[in-house]
Amino acid sequence: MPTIKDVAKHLGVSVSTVSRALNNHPDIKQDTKNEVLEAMKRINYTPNAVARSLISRKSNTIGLMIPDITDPFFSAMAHDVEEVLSDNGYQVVYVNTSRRLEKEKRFLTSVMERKMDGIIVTPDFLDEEALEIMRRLEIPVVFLRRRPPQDLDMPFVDVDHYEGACNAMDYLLSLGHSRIGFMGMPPYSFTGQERYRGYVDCLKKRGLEPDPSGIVWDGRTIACGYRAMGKLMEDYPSMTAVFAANDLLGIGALEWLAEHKLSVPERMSVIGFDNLEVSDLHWIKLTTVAQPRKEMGRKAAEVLLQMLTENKLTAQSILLPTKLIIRETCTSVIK
Amino acid sequence: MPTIKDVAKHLGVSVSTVSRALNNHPDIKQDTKNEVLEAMKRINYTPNAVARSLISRKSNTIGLMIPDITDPFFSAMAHDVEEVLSDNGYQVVYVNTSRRLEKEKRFLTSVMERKMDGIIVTPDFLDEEALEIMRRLEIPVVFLRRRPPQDLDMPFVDVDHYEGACNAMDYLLSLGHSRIGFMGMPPYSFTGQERYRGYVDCLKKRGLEPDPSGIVWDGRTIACGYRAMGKLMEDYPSMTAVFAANDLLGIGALEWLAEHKLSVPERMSVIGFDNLEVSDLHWIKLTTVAQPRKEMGRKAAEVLLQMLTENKLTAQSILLPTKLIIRETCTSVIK
DNA sequence: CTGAAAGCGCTTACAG
DNA sequence: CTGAAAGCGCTTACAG
Repeated sequence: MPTIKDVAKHLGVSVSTVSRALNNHPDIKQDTKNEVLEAMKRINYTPNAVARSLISRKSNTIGLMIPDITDPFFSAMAHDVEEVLSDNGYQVVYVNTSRRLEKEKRFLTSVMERKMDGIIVTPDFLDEEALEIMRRLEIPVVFLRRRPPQDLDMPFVDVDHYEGACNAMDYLLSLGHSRIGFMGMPPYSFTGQERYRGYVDCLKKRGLEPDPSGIVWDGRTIACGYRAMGKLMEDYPSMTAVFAANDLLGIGALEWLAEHKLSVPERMSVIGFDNLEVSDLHWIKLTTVAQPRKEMGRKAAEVLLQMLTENKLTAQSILLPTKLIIRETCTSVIK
Repeated sequence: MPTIKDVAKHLGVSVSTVSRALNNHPDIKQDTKNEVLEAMKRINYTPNAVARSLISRKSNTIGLMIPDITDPFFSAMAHDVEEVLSDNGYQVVYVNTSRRLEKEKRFLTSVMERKMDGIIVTPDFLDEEALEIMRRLEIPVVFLRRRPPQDLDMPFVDVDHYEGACNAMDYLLSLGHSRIGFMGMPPYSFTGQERYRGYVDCLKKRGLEPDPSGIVWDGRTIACGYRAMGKLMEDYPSMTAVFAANDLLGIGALEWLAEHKLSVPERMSVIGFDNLEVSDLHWIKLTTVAQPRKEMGRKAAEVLLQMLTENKLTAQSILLPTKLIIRETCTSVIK
């Protein structure tokens, strides 16, 4: 691989001159610059970004830490993050944590060592050691779908899960339902907690007390929703509607109901959260709450870019609005 | 940020000694090594991977070029690629090309400049210039779901699309169907071509001539399948079965059939290709051909790793077998 | 086992 | 406008 030195020798100029041509430095004659550029082409010179990084202290790489790229949410966000970042000359290093603390820490360590310029993170388990690394990072950090810990003044970008849950609940309530079940994601899930908070608050706001037998916490998959629906029908048979904390759970519920010949929405209204592609399928048409996934990725990247150009370690957080998507799985309660 | 020099000064030893401690070099007394390691902790020293890369000519970075991370196939592969690579100390830089040549080239250039150690690529449009860069790369390259150009002796990892299509067709044929329609993906799609080849060959093998009015090329989405089904029913009404080149198309077909009250599989058998999660949904139960997606990513990473450790620029390609998944959308033709 | 020195491929004051 | 020199943070022969 030819280096800047080879180019210089080839032309009988100094490396400084070659470097100046490479970097569009003003202090160089147009003619020499052209000659250098041509010589580079001729001998197939490619600048070594590693050497440049060492000196400039800029690696032009951004780290992206997500739980699971296989989750349509994160892949949608990863898509837009990459798009806006690469359009701005950055490359993105991505890591699936698989929701494992060990992997989160490995990522953060790598961020330090590799001198990444900034990161976008969706951590699940940051412990004290991980936080300590984050504090020492000295680069822009934006939290995606997670809140930064109290003592870290870092921005986040997320959807307003609480408000979204309230939209869903208010809709159900407006339809006359009062015995509404809830299917939650695993208890440690931040988004799950927020949606649950919306469920409880909306009920209370109307003077209704959430019935513990109408609440089930399981996983986040279709199979979980299926199981949960069975359990709810057993424990809370008077229920007329169910709020599933995500679409997958809602679809599992729909499946259980279809198999048990309980008509939707006549016998049971079902509302989800996420607006997955599948939810719009002809056979499903799940009423749900949509989140602007791609926009979330885009915004996260933009906030990071802004911090990078303004050379700041903090910025305004963004809470994006959700949108109720009314399809065919909810109806007013039969009087 | 403290450097190796700070550690050395702090301890009154030379930087060589510090470096040796850092790299588990044998030529160092255990005691000094411990002291150095402790000092590093004390002053929060983190090695600078950029500087190390410059000298070692290893960036420990692998590039991953895919068309669209949002496609469940690529996200599944990206997941496993990251998993095996990161377990081996590599970080992965990923790029969505969005099937644009310009982005493919930008990626390749970046690979050169950033001195990546190897790449896994799924290109759609490599032109001469792009190929020229690949030839000069001098690092291991593995093609994922694509074939390398003739003159590049590089390995690929893929599923045997042709064989998969034959499985699907043979199944339909064994069920007694002879008027079988075909829904293809965009004509430039390599995988689409291979599946089409299987469709044609299997028909011919049985002495059947593919009927041009039974073949439609559109896009790769549900909406395309919906449209395609309408067109097929118009142009080739005697058709009793349809082979959709991917599940999304198959699902679109199913949707059209459901809306037009044509029963599946009695009136029309439908078979897909891909085995997406949705295809197993209670309402869909699409018979299809499964591809081992995650395994594909894993294998691609393993082949790359092998080339890296053996220091070779080529390796054995891998063609993974598909599997026919029989569900509920195909039946034998009514005599 | 330890240290001084050269060098990886660049950039950037500093002189001229 | 151009070049010589120092230096980014490391590693690695080479001496001792």
